[in-house]
Order: sequence, then C-alpha cells, then structure tokens
Amino acid sequence: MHLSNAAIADALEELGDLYELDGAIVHRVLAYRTAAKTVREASVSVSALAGEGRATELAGIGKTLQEKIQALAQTGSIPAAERLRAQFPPGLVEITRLPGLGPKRARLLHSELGIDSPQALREAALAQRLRGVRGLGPKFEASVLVALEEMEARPAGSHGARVLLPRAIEIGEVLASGLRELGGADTYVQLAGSARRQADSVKDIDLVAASTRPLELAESVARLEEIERVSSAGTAGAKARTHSGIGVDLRIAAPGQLGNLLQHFTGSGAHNATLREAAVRRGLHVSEYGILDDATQAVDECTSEREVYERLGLAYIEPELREDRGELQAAARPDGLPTLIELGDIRGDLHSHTIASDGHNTISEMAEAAREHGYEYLAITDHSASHGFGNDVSPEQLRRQIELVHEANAQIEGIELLAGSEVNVLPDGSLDYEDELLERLDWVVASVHTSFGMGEREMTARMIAAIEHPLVDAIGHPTGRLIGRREPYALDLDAVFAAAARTGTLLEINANPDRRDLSEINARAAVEAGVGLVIDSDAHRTATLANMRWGVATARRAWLTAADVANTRPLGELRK
DNA sequence: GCCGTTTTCGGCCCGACTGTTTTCAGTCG
Repeated sequence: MHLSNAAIADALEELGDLYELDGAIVHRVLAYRTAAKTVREASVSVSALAGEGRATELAGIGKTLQEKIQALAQTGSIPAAERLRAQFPPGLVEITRLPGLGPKRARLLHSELGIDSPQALREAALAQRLRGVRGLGPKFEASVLVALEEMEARPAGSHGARVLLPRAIEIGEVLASGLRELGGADTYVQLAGSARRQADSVKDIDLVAASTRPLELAESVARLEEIERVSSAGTAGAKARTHSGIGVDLRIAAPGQLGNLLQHFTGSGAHNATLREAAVRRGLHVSEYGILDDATQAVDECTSEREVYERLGLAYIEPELREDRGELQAAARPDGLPTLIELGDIRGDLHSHTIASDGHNTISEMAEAAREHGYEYLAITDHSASHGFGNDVSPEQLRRQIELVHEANAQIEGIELLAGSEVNVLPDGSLDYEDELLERLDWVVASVHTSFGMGEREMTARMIAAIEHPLVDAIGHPTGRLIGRREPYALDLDAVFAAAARTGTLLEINANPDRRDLSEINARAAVEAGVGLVIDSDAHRTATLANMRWGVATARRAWLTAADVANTRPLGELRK
C-alpha cells in the first residue's frame, strides 16, 4: 500500500499529541514530533524505506517508530493510536492548541469536568465552573474565553498563518529601522529568527537589539505605525502585533551580550537544543546571557556570535544552516562546513519570460535589467505551444522569437542572450515542440504545467521521459509545490535524481519566493545524488529578476557551494 | 522514544511569563 511521507508524519504527530494527553514524559512526545518532521522533510519514500527495514537510518527514527510506520503501511493504522483515540476525543486535542492550554490542563479539564471539546470548554467557562478545579482561577477562565474567541475569529484554515520570507523580511526591516530611529545613535537592531535563517515562510518576526536604555526602546515599539498593539514591554524586550496580524517579538541585550542573544534568538530551536546538549557534555551551559563554565563558575559573555561558536570549539555556522541537520557535527571538524554559494557567484539567469508569452517586458528591457544585475548571460524562455491562458507561443512565433533574441543580442553590449523556451512536459512525457525546432534553441527548460494530480508512477515516468530527452537542458520547478498553498506532485524523487545524474540534465531551484522549488531538502539530496543544479529567477518582469536571492537562500539552506550550481560558470564553460 | 569520544541504561537546553500559589506547575519559544 502506498503511503505518503505527509500521511506518515500526520500519524506520528497525532500519536505524539495522544501520548502527551496520556501523560507520557516530554522526551517521548518530542521524539514523535521530531520524527514527524524528519519524515515530512525526507526526500525519499519513508514507507518504502521502512518496508526494507531501513527507516532507522533516518535521524530520530528507531526500531519502535519503524515498526509503527510498518503497521501503518500494512494495515492502515497504528494499534496504539486506536487505543488512545478511544480514550481521548479529538475535541480534546483541539483544546491543547489554544494558547495557555497544554496537555496537562486539557487532561485535567477532561477528567475533572468531562470537557471534551472547545464548545464544552466555553460552556464550562461561562458557567464559571473552571475556577472550581484546583490550580485554576478566574483569570484562567477569562483567558480561556479570549483564546476561544480568537480561535473562532480566525477564518477556517488560517490557523497559525505564516507569511512568505520576502514579506517577513520587508516588515522586519521596516520595524528595525523604525526602532533604530526611535532608539537613537547607540541602538543596534537586527532581524533574527527564521527570517534571518531565510526559511520558506515565517510565523512571527523576531528582532534582536542592543541598547543601554532597554526599557525606553521596548516602550518605543508602541510608537511604530505598523504596530497595532503591544502586549508586553519591559527591560528584556517587547511583544507586539502588526496591523496585518503578524506577531513581533523584540529581545534586548546589553551590548556585551549581543552575541549570546543573537545566537539564541536566531535559533532554530532544534539547533540550540543540540548545541546546548553537546555543550553540557563539555561542562558548559549556554543561554542567551552567556556561557557558564561548570569548572570555574565563570560566565563568558560574547559580543558576537562568532565568539559563541568559538568558545564551544565550533566553526562559525551561517544562520541558513542552523536547522540541526548535521551542521553542529560538521562545525566540530576542521573544514567540515561547506563554503556556501553567494548571490555574487551567480553569472547568469537561465529562466525568464517576455511579452511573447506571459511576461511584462520586452527582450531588450529584460536584457538591460539582467546586465544591471551584473550577469554575463540571460536566457529568454517564454512558455511553449500548449501553454494556454492566451500566452502560448506557436512554433511559428517561436521561430520569430529566436530571430528577435538574436537581433537583440547583436545590439546589446555586455551581456549574452540565449534563445530558449520553457517547454511544457505533456502528460505522456513528450514535449510540445518538434525536435527540429528545439534544436534551434540555445537552451531548453522543460516544466510540468498541467495534470498535477497524476499518480506517482505515471508522474515519475513523465518526468524521467523529459529528463531523458536529449534536447532538454534543465527541468523547471521540478516538484510544482507552492509554499503553503499546493503540495508537490507525487514523484519518486530518488528515481528522478538518478535519471538526472545519469543524463546530465540539470534540475532547477526556481527562485520565485512562492515556489523555491527544489526545496532545500530536495536540493541537498539532489546534489548528494550527483545531480547538477541551476538557480533561476523565472522572472516575468524586470523587477523580479531580483528574486534570484530567494533561490540562492534555498541553495544555502541546502548546503550548496558555487561549484554545485551550473550558472555560477562563465558562459563558455556552461555551454560545454 | 532515541541514543552513545563519560553511557546499551539513564540521561535527554535554558529561561521567561502567567496564574496560582506560599514555593510552584504549566506553557511557550
């Protein structure tokens, strides 16, 4: 039976929730949650892996969890989950999602008052029955009602809304510069958290500041025009919310402890937990205030993050790598960490659109804009014959477009234009131009734009057919995901990577911030499988050529070096 | 539940905040 990684991850998360309600120790619950995350992010089929008894190769999955995954694959359910579900109704799990309510209180309410759903909780709170339970009082009752109201005020599905990285950085930078202005000359403010790590999306905006007048700075948050309300402000920082509903968390350190706080507040949580556990084994205790040495009882304060890592015997770790994906182990070895690719390493963009299809600028406008980015080359890759939406380019139009690209290339100095196309991969794996026409192009990107719902076997065959086509240079946005909106299509990525490595077909990291496809996890797996990558903006206008930075961010999160990415090469080398 | 240059058993980061309490439990990041 086929079982997607997402389905396994959901089942493990549910089991974690149930065990938590059942009173299991936190470490056991955490084991389920980290395993769920590992499974969700795995670039291979965990179900298949478990079938071969190899799921234990994944970090955080041992014999027990592998057996549970096997049971799920074979029978469609996990016996332990069946048993616990009978004990704890789904409404109780919902209650644990309310702020201020966790498993302990949910279980208490269930056993003491028979509360088994948010509705039942509301009724009990309104009847003032919660205050009768030991440890709960009137304030708790009131906060429960507020939490319930806020849950209902949210439109369905927007639970825990996240914003895409560009928006988070934009808001974060505006807030940071506003605070610098209000704080005066000696105020230092910078973005931390998942936005600093360049994650796909961000839940709330974390800011770190250093100031000698922390209370004043925290109170100035309320004066920022983007801020709707401030829920707390003290010498340690402030918590607030923007008018657009995004949480803002500001933490303030004394300048001498800025390195400690920045390291702490950049995270990720998993990175910090692993870092601190390793430190404890060496007799050191790391917090946002410093590093305590057991032996001397002295606390080391660090002005920079570099000092924090150095004090722990580690090489500096770039924020993009701080996800507990092996970076701490690598940082302990000499030259264990890669020299990450940078935006400045990119020499050209190999996926762009013009008014010939659904773009908004002409060939020369795109060419000039690309030259301003410092690129040596730009491929014009409009959509192909079957694209539809009124944006298709007929074979005849493509012949004309090739001439136009060549003409524009002759006219413009300082950049080389490649005549290309983003060709549709049809459901049967064939392309929608004749080979004779494709041969006339300098560069061919093949992408799937239709029939996303195909089964894994068919979709994988379709993709591999495109990869094996001798005239295809690269596959555009290989999994079709839209961050937070559309799941990747069903693909056996192991097989796809093997085909790409065998044929030398490049796979794209599409830099559109809604896509970032391949994802960091998949891009890293692709390179490990011997696949060459290319990072493209997929620009549809001159301004979005700048999207390249999001693709580079994904590449950095994938541990990639410039050597892993084809368009860091000069054109002559790329052509070979 | 996982995992091992202290361990195959006994550990498994660190601190802030809240609300309820007379010293702490639960929740959160």
